[in-house]
Amino acid sequence: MQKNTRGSLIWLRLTRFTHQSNLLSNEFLKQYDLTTAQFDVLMQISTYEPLTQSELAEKVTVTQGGISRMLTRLEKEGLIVRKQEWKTKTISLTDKGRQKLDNAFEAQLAFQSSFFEECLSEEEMKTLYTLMSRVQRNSEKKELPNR
Amino acid sequence: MQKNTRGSLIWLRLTRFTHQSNLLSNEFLKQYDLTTAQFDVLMQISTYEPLTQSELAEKVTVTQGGISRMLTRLEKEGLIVRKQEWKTKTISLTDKGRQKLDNAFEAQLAFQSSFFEECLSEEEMKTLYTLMSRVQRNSEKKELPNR
DNA sequence: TTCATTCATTTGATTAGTCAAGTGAATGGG
DNA sequence: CCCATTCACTTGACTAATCAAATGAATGAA
Repeated sequence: MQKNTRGSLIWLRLTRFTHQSNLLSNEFLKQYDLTTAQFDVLMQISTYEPLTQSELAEKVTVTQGGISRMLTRLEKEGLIVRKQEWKTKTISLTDKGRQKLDNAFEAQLAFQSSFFEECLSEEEMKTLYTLMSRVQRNSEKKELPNR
Repeated sequence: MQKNTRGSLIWLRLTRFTHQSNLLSNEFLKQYDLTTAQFDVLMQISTYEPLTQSELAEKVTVTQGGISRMLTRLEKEGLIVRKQEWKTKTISLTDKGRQKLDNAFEAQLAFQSSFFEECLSEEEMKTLYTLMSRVQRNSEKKELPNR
């Protein structure tokens, strides 16, 4: 028993870090009255707007259902609008949403960066980015069943 | 606008990978009638049992409330038992739980490892592990408010 | 024209987590 | 000896996701 592979140890570090940094990030974004998930979605909308729900779901790698619920919450807060257009719904930021994102943007990026900058050199960050890009792309090409 | 830092790009890769590999892992564990979170918890219990809920919560970096709910589900499935002892509850695996874990253990570890082995060399995996250990430890020492 | 198909989105049931307030047993100071 | 505190755990309200089934609008063949 108890024969952990190197891969499984990496996997554990990754999940623990992601979980922890998510909590800290939520804590940090409280001052802007946003959550990490909301920030992520608003970022994608701001970059690609106008776009449909399905396109957005693809970008943030969440299911159709997930994005539907998330947008319902964001719409209730008045940060985005959905316009029925043909049979699809087109999503864009409201002024309020854009402003909220602008407020948080720089601080949040700096916050995210600090996790790495505090303990890695420029060179090491470059290496980590290269390795994780490979790993992430590899995971993406493994198809999920439905979708 | 749109001035992404290297740190924020790493962060994005990490979260996307973790999310994707979690989905794939859930898919994979379906054959054993387990989820990734359940596997994680059962692993920790099997390694450290008998232990209290608070100790377990610490190990899997989840709140007291979170572990309480999770254990309620696992107990309902008959995979673990909670024994009231003094004022704490001691957790251990049932035979059914131990067997389920044993069934899945090797396959799941191999599955997790494959994400990395498929696209990195031995050397690169070693590097990735070192870097992520540093990053993860760094994130852990940033205190969350309550707790 | 109408009815079946397709496509985008929504919704119900569930898992998994958070925070914060609540509960209940054991302990310790006045 | 009793009452307040502490400790371990639970619970209510919520966010965020999943899958799968339902809905609803536009299209196209009979």
